[in-house]
Parts: sequence; C-alpha cells; structure tokens
Amino acid sequence: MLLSKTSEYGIRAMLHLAGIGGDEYVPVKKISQTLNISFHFLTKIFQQLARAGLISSYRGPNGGVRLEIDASKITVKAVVVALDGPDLFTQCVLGLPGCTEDRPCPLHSHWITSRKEIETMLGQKTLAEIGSDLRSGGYRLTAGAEWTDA
Amino acid sequence: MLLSKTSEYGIRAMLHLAGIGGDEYVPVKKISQTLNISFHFLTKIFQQLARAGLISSYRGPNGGVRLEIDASKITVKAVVVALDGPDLFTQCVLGLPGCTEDRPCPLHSHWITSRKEIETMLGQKTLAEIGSDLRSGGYRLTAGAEWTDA
DNA sequence: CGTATTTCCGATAAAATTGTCTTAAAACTG
DNA sequence: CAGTTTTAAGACAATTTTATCGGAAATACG
Repeated sequence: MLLSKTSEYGIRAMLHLAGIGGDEYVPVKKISQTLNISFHFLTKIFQQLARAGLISSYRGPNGGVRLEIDASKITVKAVVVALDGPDLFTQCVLGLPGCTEDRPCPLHSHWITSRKEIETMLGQKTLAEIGSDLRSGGYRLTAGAEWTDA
Repeated sequence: MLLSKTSEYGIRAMLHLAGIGGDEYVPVKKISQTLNISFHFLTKIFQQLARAGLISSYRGPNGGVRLEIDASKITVKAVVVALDGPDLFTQCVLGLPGCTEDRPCPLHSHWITSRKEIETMLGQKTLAEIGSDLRSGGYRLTAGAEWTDA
C-alpha cells in the first residue's frame, strides 16, 4: 500500500473540510460519522495535523477543527508528509539507505521517475481545487453509495 | 512505504539470483548472508515465490533455490504480486472500495496515471535485464558499501 | 456556579507485519 | 546406514500499525 491508514483517513478528512468550505469549526465527531472513521483515531490524526500547523482546533461547544491556512496553500502532499513523513518522496523503493545516483540500486533511476510523478501529482493538487471539485458533485470520500460528501 | 519488507527482500533476493545467472541451486543461507537479510524470514519469502511458480527449491547438499522460469520472463511486478498481492496496481489511493470512473474519489484520475506509471515500470523491467545490469557493475543490492552484489 | 460539549492525552487492546526458534523431512556423502 | 546439509513448516515473540477507552482540561451557556 502506498499510504498508511492514518494518511488515508487524514486526507479524506482534510478534503472533506475543504469541501465544506468556510472557516467554522467542525466537530471531529461529526466528521468521523460522515466519513465513517473511528472517532478517537481521527482525533489523533487531527492532533498531528494541528502540530504540523495545517489545522487549528477549538474546545467546547461550537468547537472542532478547521483549516488553519488557506486551502489553496495546502497540498495533499503536505498532508501525507505531516502524517506519514517524507519517506515516500525520498526513499529507495527497495529500502536501501543512501540509494543515490552514485550508489544506486538497479531500480533507482526508474523509481525516481515514478516517485517524482507521484510527488508532482500530490504536490500540485491543493485542497482548494479538490474542495471545489467536491462541491461541484460527482465525487465521493466514503465507502458507501453516497454521492459527494462535501 | 510503497512495498512491504517482504517484497523489498524478495525483490532484492530475486535480482541477486538473476545477477548470478546460471541454473544452479543457491542456498538461502548464502543469499541471506550476502544480502544481510534474516535467514528464516527469507526462507519463507522463497516459499511464497515457489508456490507462485517463480522459483524452484531443492533440499540437501548442493540444494537451494533457483529461478524456475526464464529470467527474461519474470518481471519485478510479478515478484511484487506474488508477495504483496495485486492491490498496489488495482486499489484506490484513499483505500475506497470500488473507486472507479463512475464513482471516483477526488484523486482517482490522477492516481490512475501514477499507478499505471509504476505498473508499467515494474512490469517492463525483467530479471534478465537487471541481472545483466548487475553483472556490468555499478549497482548494489545491500545497505553496505559493497559494489555490485551479483 | 453547574452542566453539557468538545478537544487533549495517556493507557490499553487488537491486528498485522516482521523476525526468531525448533523440529521435521528430504537429499547427498561416505 | 549414519551423519551432514538444506529446505519446509509451524510455533512463538517482537514490533508497528490500527483501533478503543476513560478521564482531564477547556469552553460555552444558562
């Protein structure tokens, strides 16, 4: 698998927030129910995202989480790096440390190409764009049959 | 991480066999020492590869494992599929079941592109090619400082 | 102030992955 | 046949990932 469950959930939740738009705090409980993700697990994911500065949180009634910086400045890659770390974008496909042009594994040059492709894709796609896509309909963020979970 | 440790080890071991060339049985113990991989763990990996028909094994003195079909007919993708299953080449990047053109996640079309790129890369690269690369030198399959582990 | 809401945080548990150990079975050697 | 080498296979342990639980702290509201 490319991404951990943590990243999968984190991305879905962030895209959901982007789809909602606005700057109001949304309770994690509500998000977890909408996306069908374990509440406590999602809570911890948002704590990581908060430490990374991507969201802010607020306690008490009317509290919850919201995007901290502008959605047009948050990429999917930033979410992955905040949750899974940068390894996906830096590491050797065979797990060899220090796999470089100088001391490459046999797949090095080929993997670099694919890796860059992934990095570019995730690094270009902003939450703003995807939020807009979600609001225009036709996309889903859950396993269910529902249409558009903005 | 893209691949499991099982696949990382399995690929390294298969590339190593391809680099050696010939049709003699190579003891797993020797391979595990050369590549610095746990012997028992590697043994199980080879058992999976044997069940998948990619290698054959032989017990007793002068026994070991060897490629079962021609190295030019084994791709790195085949090794990954034998060990990790086909999920990497079929699944949604967000883990949503049944993510298709009809009911796509917001990253669907973009991920398809990257996924195909990876699949093509791993599906084109045969053990024969890489074995030849290894024998020509300049590549490594271990963490150490050694040069070319053919 | 008291209560309800909601995040924060630590403890714990379940599951999957990774790694180790032990014994059995097969095959060669002398 | 006895002894050695080597894979096969199952049990077991360690680690990491994923998931659950319970209470503490902050905030709002009446």
